[in-house]
Amino acid sequence: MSAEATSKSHPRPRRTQAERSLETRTKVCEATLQALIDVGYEQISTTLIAQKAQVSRGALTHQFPARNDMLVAAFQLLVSEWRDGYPFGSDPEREQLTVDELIDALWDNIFSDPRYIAAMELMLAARQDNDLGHALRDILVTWIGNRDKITVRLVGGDVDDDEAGLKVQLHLSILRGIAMHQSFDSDPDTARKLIELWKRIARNA
Amino acid sequence: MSAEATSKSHPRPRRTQAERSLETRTKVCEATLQALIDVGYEQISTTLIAQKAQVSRGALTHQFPARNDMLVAAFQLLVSEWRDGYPFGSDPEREQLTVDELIDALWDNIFSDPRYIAAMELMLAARQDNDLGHALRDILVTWIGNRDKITVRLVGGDVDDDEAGLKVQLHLSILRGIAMHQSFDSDPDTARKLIELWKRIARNA
DNA sequence: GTTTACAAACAGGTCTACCGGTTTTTGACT
DNA sequence: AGTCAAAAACCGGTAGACCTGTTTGTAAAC
Repeated sequence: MSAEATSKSHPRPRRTQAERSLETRTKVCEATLQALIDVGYEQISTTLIAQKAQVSRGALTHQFPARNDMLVAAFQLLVSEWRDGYPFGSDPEREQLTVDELIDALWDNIFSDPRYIAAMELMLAARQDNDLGHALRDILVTWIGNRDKITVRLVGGDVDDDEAGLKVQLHLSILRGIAMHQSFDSDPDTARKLIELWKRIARNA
Repeated sequence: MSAEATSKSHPRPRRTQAERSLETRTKVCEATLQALIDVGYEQISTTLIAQKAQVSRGALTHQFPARNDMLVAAFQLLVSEWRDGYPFGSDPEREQLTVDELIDALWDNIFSDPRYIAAMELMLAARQDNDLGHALRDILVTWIGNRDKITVRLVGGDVDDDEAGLKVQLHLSILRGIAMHQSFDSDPDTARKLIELWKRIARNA
């Protein structure tokens, strides 16, 4: 009887080292993002994350020697998901979007995500921590630049036109501001109303 | 020879208890806001604030029994300054502002202030701390509602018109988003350009 | 003389980085 | 195939630093 047949008594599928590492790293990163949403940055500790991730603290500290390494990796994971999913085209063949569609896509897929607020909290908290701050900013710029170019093209603008780039920045700033508003405000409809109002104004501009 | 004449040897102006309390409370609050800007929320401790405020830790803990009391008082001070200064009329007799003037006034006096980002960080960090979060939100709503009404009147809108209120919210959301953008972005001109772009769009809406 | 503000030291708890020991995987060699 | 040493992943405990809330004592104001 071979070993893999006795999975009940020996639940050890013999994974490679890379698989083992990846699994704990992924579990830790996801737990970190969730904890950022659930309990906030201040409460995050390596002990807590290890518990939430169902991982021993030793495994965590092995994969992430310093606490900041863990936070950076979690942020990296989040940004990667945004990057890989962008521009969220249910119709990938379409190369153009109306402004309305762009706004909705950005809001539904990024800015309304509680993880966006979590990322904001992390960015703000890391603002003064030079090591952590630099690491997070580096991760961000690697995709922000690309995202902006894609977005300009998506709405039919010229990539070399500063004005078009600025308009995209304005869209993003507005959604960012509304997302922040939503995180403080109790009324869940306000955000939607603000977006509709902005769409109406943007259409005539 | 009276006591106040010997100020060199006895530097004690004999202040009242209220004056003594107020001075340490003010020093602590201002040091807290500055520390929020300089080192960030995470690094704030009663010990650090006492040092920065040139106040003994005993004095601090006497005035603010719990650490959160200190943070709440600092936030209160900041919001009070915003409230008392609003709407920043260099011409107080004018009861109407153009949209351009309103945007500039809000940006110059609130959103471009580094303390605004500090307040954001504090609000986000307090999101999950129910006691602190409630206290901060209570302070905020006591002036937000009033501010919005004043602002609607200021641009000639009807206070009972939901649409007018929503427009004000949109203005604030945009400025909020730009302020956040500025805190991450290295280019200091972008914020100004975005505001000018928004003014142009808002004028035609 | 009593109350208030200030001062400093203490106790209890938590967190991080590190460390020695254990299990699992790997790859080279027979 | 099977063996076995080295490497990688994992585990739990500890030391040292920090921070908060409290407490005991002193000075100033009332």
